[in-house]
Amino acid sequence: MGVTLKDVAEKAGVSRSAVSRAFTEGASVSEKTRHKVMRAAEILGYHPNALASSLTTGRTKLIGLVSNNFHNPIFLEVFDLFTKGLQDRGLRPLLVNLSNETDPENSVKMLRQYSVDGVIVASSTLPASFAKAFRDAGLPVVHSFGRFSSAPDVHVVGIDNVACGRMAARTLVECGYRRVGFLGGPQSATSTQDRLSGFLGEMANHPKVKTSHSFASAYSFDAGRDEMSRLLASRPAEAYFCGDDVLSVGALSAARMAGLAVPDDIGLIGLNDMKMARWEGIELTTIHQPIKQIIASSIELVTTMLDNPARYPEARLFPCHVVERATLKAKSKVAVVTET
Amino acid sequence: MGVTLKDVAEKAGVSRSAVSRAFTEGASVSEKTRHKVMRAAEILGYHPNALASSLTTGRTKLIGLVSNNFHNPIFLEVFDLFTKGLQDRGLRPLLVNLSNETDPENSVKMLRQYSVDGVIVASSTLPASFAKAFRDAGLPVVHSFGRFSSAPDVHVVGIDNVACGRMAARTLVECGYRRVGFLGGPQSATSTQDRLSGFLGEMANHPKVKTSHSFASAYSFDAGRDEMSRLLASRPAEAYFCGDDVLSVGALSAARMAGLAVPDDIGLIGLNDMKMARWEGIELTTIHQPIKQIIASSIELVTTMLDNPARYPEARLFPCHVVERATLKAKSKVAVVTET
DNA sequence: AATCATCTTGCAACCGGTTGCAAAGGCTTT
DNA sequence: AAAGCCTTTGCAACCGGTTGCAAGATGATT
Repeated sequence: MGVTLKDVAEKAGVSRSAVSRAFTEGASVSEKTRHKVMRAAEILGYHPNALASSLTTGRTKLIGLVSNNFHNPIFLEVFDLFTKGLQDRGLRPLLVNLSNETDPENSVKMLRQYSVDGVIVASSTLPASFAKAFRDAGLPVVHSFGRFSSAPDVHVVGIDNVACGRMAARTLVECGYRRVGFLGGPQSATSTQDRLSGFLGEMANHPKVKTSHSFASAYSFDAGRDEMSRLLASRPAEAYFCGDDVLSVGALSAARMAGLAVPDDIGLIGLNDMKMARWEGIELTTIHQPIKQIIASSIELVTTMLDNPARYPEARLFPCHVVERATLKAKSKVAVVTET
Repeated sequence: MGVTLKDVAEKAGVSRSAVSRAFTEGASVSEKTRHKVMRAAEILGYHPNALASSLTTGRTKLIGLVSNNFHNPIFLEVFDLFTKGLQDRGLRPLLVNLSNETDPENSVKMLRQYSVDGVIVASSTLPASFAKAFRDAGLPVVHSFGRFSSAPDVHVVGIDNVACGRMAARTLVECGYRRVGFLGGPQSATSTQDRLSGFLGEMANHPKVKTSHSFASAYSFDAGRDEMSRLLASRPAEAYFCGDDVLSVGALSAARMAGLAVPDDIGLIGLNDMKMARWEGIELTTIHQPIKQIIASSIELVTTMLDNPARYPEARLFPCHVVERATLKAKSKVAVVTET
């Protein structure tokens, strides 16, 4: 247990520095000693201790991966892509589960204690103050899926939720619906707020179309189903823009339980384009969020910040587009009149 | 950036040891100096460096969380429970994504480099050799959801998949089906093999019931749908035990696409009882796997191993039970004759 | 053969902590 | 006031590595 540098040095008959250098890319060692060292290391089963070396180099290659969405299937894809992407670059994700946490302080303290090289906050519901708290603690941070407008001092990679709200509104209008609704996620989530504001902003251009909105208690199936059931009890709209896909599936279920046909009796459009949206029996019309690109870009950004922690903050936004499936009526051929 | 022990010691006018002891539970320090130290630390914004201290204490509080199931929704729950549970005990999950990896060597090397205190392998598809590789490297390891019988030298927490296979078979027989099938997950997964062997073992007691089996290419919706479609093309069985819930949902979808009613035309029983199994429109009859208990127990086991790494290996098995929902016919009142 | 430039190498200090040990301090007892 | 005991404290060595520096080795040049 625990073969150290010293052991290898003795075995190979060289100094400890020589061993250290042999294991360091680009260090000044002759081919001969490197060979001697490697052979000794091989025999003893030596592996350098990454934590000990981090002490002097100041690099742990640890990246804090902070999230609070452990109930939305889309985040399984997110974790898969993040962990793979980080691993491919030799970085190690230290997972932090922020469910129930309202105060970033503890996580900041913990991530500092472990000297993570950087932090990725992966959440569309956490307020910008979380990412900011990490930055204030001197940690390079990228907020993936975060709100871009209100936090110009922290790197953000994601989508323009306001634009998505507008896009959803426009799509519903184009499909000819005359009474539309926004069935949002939790009202406290920045993504909900932005999607709503875009939605209402666009609908303001279509005063003839009746617009309503309400919120589900979470981005989850149950919350979507419950809120849709509530809406169906009184006079519902003809079509809804749901806060996200999992909410949409819940709403879809509620509609069918109530004996309504989708999209004939009620239309639905989601947001995310999670894998499940393609399933037969769901076939959700939704706004595609390019999560692969968002995650790749987040990782790229965090790695460049390792070399340049003070990098001037930027927002990276990726375009979304509507994926037409089977929960919205076909677009009417009649041109939509936009009153501006 | 980087307030150290020394800074605090100078500020407080004490030795470095005093500061170290002030931050160590149960160390010998007077109330007076502890107070001085804490005030100085507060002012300077000092937090001890966990990695540096791990160098002498030999404890990092890092736990490798190794998995390869990043496509099965059940694993979102699994990650949620593991990360929360570990955090609650002051441990930090270092996530390792093993998708595509066939050789444990790299992960072993990496986890050793980061001096993790322990490893949890969370997978029902990885062969026992993975967990064993970690153990051979001297790392305390628990294999959650692993096969228990073939690896008596590694801690395993999970269920008896053979017994579950039997339970599923018995349930199908009790429901009066006369032609039953096993629609398994990937044939290479130990869980698939065990469930199949239990299934066939039990069916051997019911020679009048025709039994067949085949495998899906993965534990995923698409794989379940594809395999069920294939089965439906020729003469399918009356009911299937599917490898797990996500596979079942895929199979359910395929059945409906083919115009078959569930459970009237075809019966299905899954395994896991994932959240989605309860959704309206799915309401899957399934075998409940107590993942909360399995995970709590795994964490408990790994923490005790921190103090006693050589602890004699044990297998912890949790009972499963059938949850009747809507994808299987009601049990026939006629007693089932078991020929033994 | 002497000079010089370039590579290698080991020494020793350092990264940020912990801990055994012995000395110092505090308190009670006689 | 001296003796005895327990608690608190600082020194110094150590955990497993890295790195600036100067000395030694190597090879090219004249």
